Amino acid sequence: MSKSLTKREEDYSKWYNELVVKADLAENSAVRGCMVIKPYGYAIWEKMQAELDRMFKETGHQNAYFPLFVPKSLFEAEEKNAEGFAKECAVVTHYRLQNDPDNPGKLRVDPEAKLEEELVVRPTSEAIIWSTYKGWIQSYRDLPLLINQWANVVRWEMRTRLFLRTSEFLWQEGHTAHATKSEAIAEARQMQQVYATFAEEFMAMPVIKGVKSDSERFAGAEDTYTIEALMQDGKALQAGTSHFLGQNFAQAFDVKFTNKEGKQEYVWATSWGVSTRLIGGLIMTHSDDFGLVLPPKLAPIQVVFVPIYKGEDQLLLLSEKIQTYVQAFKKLGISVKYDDRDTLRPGAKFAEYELKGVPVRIAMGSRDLENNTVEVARRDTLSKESISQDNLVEYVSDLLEKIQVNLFDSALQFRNNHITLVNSFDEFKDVIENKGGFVAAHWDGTEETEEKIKELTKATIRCIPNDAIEEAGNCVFTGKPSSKRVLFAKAY
RNA sequence: CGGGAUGUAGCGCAGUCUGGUAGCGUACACGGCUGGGGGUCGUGUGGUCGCAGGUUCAAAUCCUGUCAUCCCGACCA
Repeated sequence: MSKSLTKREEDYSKWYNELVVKADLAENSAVRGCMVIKPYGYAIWEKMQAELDRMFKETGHQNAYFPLFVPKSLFEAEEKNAEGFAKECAVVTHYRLQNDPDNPGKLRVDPEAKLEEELVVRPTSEAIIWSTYKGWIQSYRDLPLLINQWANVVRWEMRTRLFLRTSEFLWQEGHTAHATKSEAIAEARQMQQVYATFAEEFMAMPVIKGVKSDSERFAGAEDTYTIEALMQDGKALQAGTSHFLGQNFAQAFDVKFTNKEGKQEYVWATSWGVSTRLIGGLIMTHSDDFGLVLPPKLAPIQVVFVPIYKGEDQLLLLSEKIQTYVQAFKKLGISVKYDDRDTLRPGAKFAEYELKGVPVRIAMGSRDLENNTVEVARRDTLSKESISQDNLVEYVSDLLEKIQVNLFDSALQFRNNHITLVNSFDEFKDVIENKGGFVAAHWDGTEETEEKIKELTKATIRCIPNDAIEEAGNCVFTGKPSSKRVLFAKAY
């Protein structure tokens, strides 16, 4: 393993890949396009899960679990959804292997064990869930039905990247059923807000809330609400989506309820999800050339102690002192690690925790014992200072909050500096090509224009922002009238 | 699927052109000196050279086939 990472400026993509592997978050597996999430990376996911799960429950949702497999006949019921995903589905056709008579010691698929009906490995669970909901919903009294599931899904991507796009990934998917259109829309918008709050408060990743254009909308949805984040290399990342599904799935799966007037109606639906892709976004929002930078609220280890000593006697003295602080931090719910390994020198440990993004590092040596001091280093600014031990716990507790805020503020400033208003197509191309980030431009609202712009610049409409200002303007490409600006960017 | 490249120790690589005892760095194990930013010295473990076949006295090296992976495209909520 080489000692330093590729610099972001040299090759951003290479930097990202190296960082994920060296920080011990994940690695490529024996299965093409699928990753192994290692304990440190999984710990971040668990922290994300815990918070999101809490937020879902607070907004009235319950968890359940549905099957991995979807019979093809169910999968194809909602046409647009099926069509949208058909190209990237893994399909189970057989249920048994047998010894291969031509190749001793090898197995082959038993040709006799062909399934009557193929099973699609879920790329998303609307189909299996809505076929189930049919049996759960009869009356308006059964509504709203507010369910979330934590699961894995498979999408056979041509090209994969750790966390950002893998063939199998972990996510949560909420699937709700409502009596009215307005209630369903409110639900979809509420979840968009939940995602935005999570991204900003916990990931310290600023996002823009908006709605997708027709061509970027989820297959089978009436509207897709999105949160869009901006990465350090100027590319946008779709960080979460919440869909208003109208009555499309209710019709496809014949899910009706009896309303208060005794009349049958189709239910209104939403679905919403975020995935392990968020970890990719987290990395590309904050990390630097020294490694990962984690916001304290999601860091598996928030504080690490590194002892500096000569000989075992000194280590014993230091350990005793450090253990009292470790206990004090734990009482406050701060996750702390004491690294007393004798196999590495302090400098190597410093580098390791920088690579792994631990927000606060505390070094304590014999000199500190004499002076009642410690050296506190923060990962976000890479600054260090020597402070008195007297207020260590309070100091670090405050510092963690400061780091969380600072990471968000820095990311917000970067993001805001990379939203550029343009009024001509030359300007548009120049900004996309040279500056990157979001370009706020007028658009005539047609798919043709969107497609042409994509061909020419590789930029797509990331969203029509919720807070877009109504203003008369002309499409940056066709010159046709437009009432508000939309955001374009190159995207992951 | 089109174009390019690569498979040799856990990881990163040299050796292949010109066939002749399997190498280096790192990691790992043990010991000494060390210890406030990636230490040092010594000893040691670890490889059917992707797989199959062929040529040869002899193949990591040459030939044929095959599999896999990576990169650039196409694809992608």
